[in-house]
Amino acid sequence: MQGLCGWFGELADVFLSTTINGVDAKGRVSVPADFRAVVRGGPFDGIIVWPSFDGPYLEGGGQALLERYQALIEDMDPYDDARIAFERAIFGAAKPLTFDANGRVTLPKELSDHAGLDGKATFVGLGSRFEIWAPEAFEEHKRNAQTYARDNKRSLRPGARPGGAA
Amino acid sequence: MQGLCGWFGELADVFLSTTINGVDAKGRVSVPADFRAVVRGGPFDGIIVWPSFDGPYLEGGGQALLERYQALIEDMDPYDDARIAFERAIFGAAKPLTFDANGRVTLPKELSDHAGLDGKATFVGLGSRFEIWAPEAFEEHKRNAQTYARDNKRSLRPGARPGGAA
DNA sequence: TTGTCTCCCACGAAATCCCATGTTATCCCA
DNA sequence: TGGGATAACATGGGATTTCGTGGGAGACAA
Repeated sequence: MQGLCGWFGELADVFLSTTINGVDAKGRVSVPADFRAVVRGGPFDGIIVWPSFDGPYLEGGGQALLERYQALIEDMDPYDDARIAFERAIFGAAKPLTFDANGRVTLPKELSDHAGLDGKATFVGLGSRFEIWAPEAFEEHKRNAQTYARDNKRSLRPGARPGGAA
Repeated sequence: MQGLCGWFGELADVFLSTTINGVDAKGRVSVPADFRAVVRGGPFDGIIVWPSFDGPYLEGGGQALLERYQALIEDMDPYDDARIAFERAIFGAAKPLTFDANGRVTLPKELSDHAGLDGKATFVGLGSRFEIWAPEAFEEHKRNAQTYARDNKRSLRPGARPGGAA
């Protein structure tokens, strides 16, 4: 089959679909079982989460994602302003959150504040990474994304790529 | 697996024809046996389905289809708005549905709602992917599609391809 | 001691698996 | 070519397991 450009291998390695879970008074939230399965087997039994610098939501992934970002950043010029910004925004703010026995993590106040979480959290799988939103904020954003996707669907055509059937 | 950079080689590798199957009270629906044969052998024993952002129906395929979309999306600029929109519209809404022992999948309420399914579902094979419609909605859509195809038949370039079926 | 954090156990709901049955399509043989 | 036997498919219901959630006990720091 095709070379699959190295990012994704098996379906089990991909974050997919959207789930809403509760955040209790202690700040605990169940990570969807499907997501846990993605990071299972890695050296770190948990997820890594940081505030997005693009909006009121959190970004996260497994250890593999962080390593990939690290590789990308190290390709940049050591004194590039963007590099320093990325390092601070991602590595500086990222929190490793370990699973408890039931697959939950405890979100630090700093993170739940950034996303405006209040009782509920929406996990959104995006392939190699995922996002955590306040449900209302995500609904708002989802509508925009759907509209945008519909209006720009032509850019998804296999134009430049010599694809092949399957 | 299949080289097949032409259109379709093996008939077994494409989703073909239209089937109407029942959706029971638990949301279970039999995936047509022909469709199951297409994805059989892959690492993931099931299909991947997401709501179309283009209308009240579902799109689906095997893991190969999802990987094709991944490849297309990853060719886009990492901070392109369209890319983010596609990621959220497709990956965020895609559900992996595994077959049970009888070749059925359980459609989450979210998906059957989007397609307006009520007791029956129409599977429409479209080569590398398929669609799931409410039967009435599909009949309506089919009429429009036939009209459109007749009016635009010239854009289907025959090329020098040896004809397949039909 | 007091507050905070982590770990552990228990419960209800929901998704998943398993077995059974009617029907249809296919194959074989007369 | 026709009829019967066989296998494949779609469907229904019940049992089991997993998952998400809540509360409480113990450890560590202030």
